Amino acid sequence: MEETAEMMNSNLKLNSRDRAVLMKTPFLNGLGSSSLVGMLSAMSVLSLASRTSIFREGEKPDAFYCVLSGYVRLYRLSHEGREADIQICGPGETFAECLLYGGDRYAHHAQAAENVTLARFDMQAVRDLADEQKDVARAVMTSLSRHLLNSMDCVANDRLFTAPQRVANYILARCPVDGGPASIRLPFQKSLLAGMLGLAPEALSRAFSTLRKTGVTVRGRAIQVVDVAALRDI
Amino acid sequence: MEETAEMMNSNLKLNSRDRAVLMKTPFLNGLGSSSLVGMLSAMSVLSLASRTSIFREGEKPDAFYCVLSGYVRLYRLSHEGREADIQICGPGETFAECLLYGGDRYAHHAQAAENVTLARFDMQAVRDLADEQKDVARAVMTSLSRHLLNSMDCVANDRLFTAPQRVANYILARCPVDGGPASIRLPFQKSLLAGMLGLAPEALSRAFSTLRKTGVTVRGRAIQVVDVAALRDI
DNA sequence: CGACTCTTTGAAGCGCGTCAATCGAGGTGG
DNA sequence: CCACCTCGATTGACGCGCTTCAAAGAGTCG
Repeated sequence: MEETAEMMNSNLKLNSRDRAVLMKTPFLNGLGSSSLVGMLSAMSVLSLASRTSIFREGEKPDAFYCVLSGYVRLYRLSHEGREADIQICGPGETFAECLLYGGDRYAHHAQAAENVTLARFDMQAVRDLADEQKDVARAVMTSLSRHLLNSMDCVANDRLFTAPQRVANYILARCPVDGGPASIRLPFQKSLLAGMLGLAPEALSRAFSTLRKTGVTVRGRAIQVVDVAALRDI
Repeated sequence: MEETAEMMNSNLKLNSRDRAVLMKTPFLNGLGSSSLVGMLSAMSVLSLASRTSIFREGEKPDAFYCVLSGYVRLYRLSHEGREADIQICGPGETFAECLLYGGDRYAHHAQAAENVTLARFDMQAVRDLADEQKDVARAVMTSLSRHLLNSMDCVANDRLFTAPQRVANYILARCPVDGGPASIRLPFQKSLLAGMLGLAPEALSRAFSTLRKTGVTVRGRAIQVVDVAALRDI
């Protein structure tokens, strides 16, 4: 919790790391300078402590967000209070931008899964910008397309693969190499990964221990893979 | 199979029913007349027999589609050959339009689940149109947004609800009334509904028989609900 | 050291997939 | 018109995979 001091302030100016993340986003990276100015003036920065609610399902949407640091959890509740994660958003990822032209209510809850800093975009302002400048419209379309592909991927993964297979897929997707040994580090705690893969934390734990016999070693957030190629055969 | 003769022909002109479906699509319904002309000239109509492949995962995308009549199945294959449906597209629904600005390969297979007629849109032509005319860009954004919301809904449903609950949700979503008795008719065969809900056909069958004690009667494609309000409590 | 929180492990149960057999509806041909 | 064939839907039996609950282990901070 070394960020506690920063955490208390809202509407801070961007620090250089957050600024770099923001500019690499599909939303901003291809924009001309005038559009960029417009987007930045429709935007504000905010920092939230872990577990803070960002918006709730059913509320009127007035803004969408881009994660600058930390992770955000999008989830929905069942009638009995069980929660199911729909998506985990990390640095550079945008969420709720589908409401620019979609429904008139937030379709799920959003919560800070850690201490986070967010860029908040006013929806009406961005709609107006997109109406006037085509590079903004194009950025919106690119972001929506990526998002949609990810979401459909998620459905396919849930329906096709078992827990160990999904975990293997996750690891493989972040291994830089094609074969041989590799080691990666989880960017968040395991319970978040579990939700992201549509699993209970216990199921993730068991999936890891199943993968031990395929050469996967886990200690804390560090994951070691003996042979990436072997893992791909799962 | 009374449509066999029509089935053989490609690039037919639109009949009036298909034309009406097409115009109500988010893609075309808000367009100005010049954009509309552009879109129609980027489009061709084709009819396909049931089970015909429309495109395969991994192919280079050159077009996206809008269903005019019949149903289309989007699915992905596992390594062992099992298939999982990602989405079922009915009349008025568009698919693969996320590749306008998304990936450079089709992300899944598309197959005619029945005899279908489709509007085929040339991607590069639509990209060019969207670049020039903002109502086209807006139509693309609207379509993508809807699609994304549906897809996220699908993830949430899969993760939150059991088979009978998902079936109940499906029925409720197409019941015009809020309470009391209702009766609806499935627009396709049950195996398609099963895939749409992420179930094996047997599981759908069992879900229906579970719902019998909640006042749901099924005969063929006809579904009768004694009390819609009671069904909502599941 | 003790009080958290996160993770792991065990045990039990349920939901769903799979395989196989049966049933029913539609269509075909004798 | 009926026997037959095919395909979709149903039902039963079985097993696997995951959730749930409970408790213990591991890490982290005061």
